[in-house]
Amino acid sequence: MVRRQVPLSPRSCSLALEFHLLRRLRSSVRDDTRSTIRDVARLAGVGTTTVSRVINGGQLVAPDVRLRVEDVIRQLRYQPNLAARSLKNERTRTVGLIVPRITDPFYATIASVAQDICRAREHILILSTSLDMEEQELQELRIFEQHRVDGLLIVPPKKQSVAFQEYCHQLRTPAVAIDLPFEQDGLASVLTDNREAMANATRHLIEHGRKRILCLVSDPVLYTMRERVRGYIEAITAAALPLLVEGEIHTAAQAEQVLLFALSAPDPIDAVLCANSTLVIFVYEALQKHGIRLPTQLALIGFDDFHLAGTLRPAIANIAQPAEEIGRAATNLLFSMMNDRQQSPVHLHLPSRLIPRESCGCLTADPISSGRVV
Amino acid sequence: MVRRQVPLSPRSCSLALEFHLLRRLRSSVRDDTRSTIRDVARLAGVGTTTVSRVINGGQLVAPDVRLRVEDVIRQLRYQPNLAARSLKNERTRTVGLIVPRITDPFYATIASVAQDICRAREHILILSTSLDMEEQELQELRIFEQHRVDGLLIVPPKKQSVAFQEYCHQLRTPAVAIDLPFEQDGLASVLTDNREAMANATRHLIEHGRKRILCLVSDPVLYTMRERVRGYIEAITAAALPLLVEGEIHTAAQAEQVLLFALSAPDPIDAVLCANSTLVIFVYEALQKHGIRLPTQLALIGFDDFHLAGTLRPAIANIAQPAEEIGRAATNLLFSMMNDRQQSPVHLHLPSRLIPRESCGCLTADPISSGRVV
DNA sequence: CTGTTAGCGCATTCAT
DNA sequence: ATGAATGCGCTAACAG
Repeated sequence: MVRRQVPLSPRSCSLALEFHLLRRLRSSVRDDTRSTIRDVARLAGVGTTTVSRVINGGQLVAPDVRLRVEDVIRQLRYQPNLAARSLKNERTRTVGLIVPRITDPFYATIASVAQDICRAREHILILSTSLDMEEQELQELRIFEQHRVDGLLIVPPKKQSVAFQEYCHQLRTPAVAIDLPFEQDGLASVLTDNREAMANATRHLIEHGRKRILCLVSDPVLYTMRERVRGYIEAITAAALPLLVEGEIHTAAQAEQVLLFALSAPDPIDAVLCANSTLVIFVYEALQKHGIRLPTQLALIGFDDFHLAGTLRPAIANIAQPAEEIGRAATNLLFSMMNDRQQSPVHLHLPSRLIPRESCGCLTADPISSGRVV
Repeated sequence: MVRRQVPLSPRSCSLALEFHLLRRLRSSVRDDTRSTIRDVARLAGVGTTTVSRVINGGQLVAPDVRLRVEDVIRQLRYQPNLAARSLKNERTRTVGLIVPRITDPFYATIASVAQDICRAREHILILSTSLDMEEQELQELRIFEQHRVDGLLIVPPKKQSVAFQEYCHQLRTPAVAIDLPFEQDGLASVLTDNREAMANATRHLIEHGRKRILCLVSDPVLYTMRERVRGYIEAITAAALPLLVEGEIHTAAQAEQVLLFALSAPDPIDAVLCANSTLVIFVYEALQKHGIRLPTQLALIGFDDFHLAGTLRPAIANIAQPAEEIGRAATNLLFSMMNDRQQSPVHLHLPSRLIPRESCGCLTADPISSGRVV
């Protein structure tokens, strides 16, 4: 069944023989080496092109030949070597993702969605984490470039140096920034509309009749935090209420102190808005500790919903970021950029959703667990 | 500075010229193409071998030449193409990870640790999710093989068909199973010691004087669940107490019903042990709803610690799986297997840790948030 | 319809 | 110390 090839010259003859021998040796002595397209071709008595055609859709191949080749492929458990294919195609079918931490549910959700879309498009997802350190992020970017990933999904570091921005700017790979923009840059991005989300939450509290609303922030320098505070200020100003912002709250003790002070003032606060989920837990624990009742004495809303926020009693109202939508939009955008390299950078701002629960004054019984299945 | 190469034959001459022209064209018309080792060589006036040497450690190269080459590399922003390197080396410096869901904190932690170790060893981590479906897992495995990953870290599907086991068995890539073993197989694995963990928790309740301890399970068929129940039975039997196991609890309603029944029996239970974290939340909510006091009326311990377990009042005692240790052990084991392909399969059972909190009868005040920083 | 062949970018022998 | 030549596995011209 194997057609003999007529050697064209002594040289190619000896080479072919050597090669043949080597292969035979390999496959008999150890099964460590994988079979190649040539092994398949030889065993099926066809040329490599034909095998290649069979692998890639099987058009233009006689049905009987195709069957024979497919048979050999199964026999040999032949798997095409994607590295070789990449080398030829200049496409690796690979997407790189950089997040600060994969253990953060927000980023995990994004990674999950990204992976789903990649799979559907027959790409693989390379995961890496930066711990929000610019240096590490740069290094990962370099490695991704060496791997020639076809696209990049990255959460930029919270503080971006000029060097970093320059590096991103001259990136040859299509890239989409997630959660934070590339500062002052023409690179695509998909973000939560932090400002609008916070303004909404503020208005919600105002509608509940709250007049003195305290806004608690960890690091006011960060882009996300700045935006959130902007939203708060916007809504408060529009309602002609007093601005009460407290920044640089990093520990439970600080939160507790600020809270007690603001509550014992001659004109005490009647609501608290936290710019992230750690803060809201600090506040919640402090209130619990001092027996301050939610929502009668104080209303409370946090940023970033978390598991069990609805299980706690009283349940905590939160602004839920649209993590899935962000992941989906970013990944789809990335693929469209990969297909059309010239398109101008898109910037998406996706809306958040306020989840009212007991703590904000909405007396929604929160039947979180009913219907859930293990 | 560029040394002329003397063409050896008309043929190679025309080829070299063509090539040269092509390159020139590319780099002038569009900067889409990346520079190769040959561009660097030409610009530095050296051979590709020398460049290659400079890239890989720079030994055996004259210092001045090295500097010159390094300079050109920077100028051109040359990045070695790892696909090409893989083709030559037969190693991709790539590790594949398959987990059911990356949004599960347990798996996210494992992924995080795995990624750290990979980075340290100059490998990249390819992430994929199986949703615990065998078919999907098989497909991912096939893709990983095509990418020629150097090693595989996988959480096998909960139910493994014979076909799946065979496939894994003949895998040419070193692989470590996480969380679940490959059934009846010689493949390496790193697992929580579920049996021991559950036995410990049971003994803990017994030491607290509990006599009628109910064990709640979701799907008793699954390996992990079986092991946990075994641990419970072991400890209960050793103490000559009554075995009270209830399986197939999948919803909050079922949990509630079972609980109320067991509490209103003539000989009511005085403790509940849940075989997973969803169950413990079901139970917790049911108890809350019916005003049953923890831990006076009933003691409660769950399996798998979760964020906020210590923040709830009363705080929930849990068995904490050593997720980080599992990830670390599995990844390190994998790398050692990658370096020594012949070593016989290792099976590691890592101990869990019981985190006593109010719900089990230990009146530990749980200062979870003190000292934490945003 | 099918086979031959030339690279893709790199590391590596083997000369020098 | 350095370079020319070769081939890793695959795809795509280009012939037949």
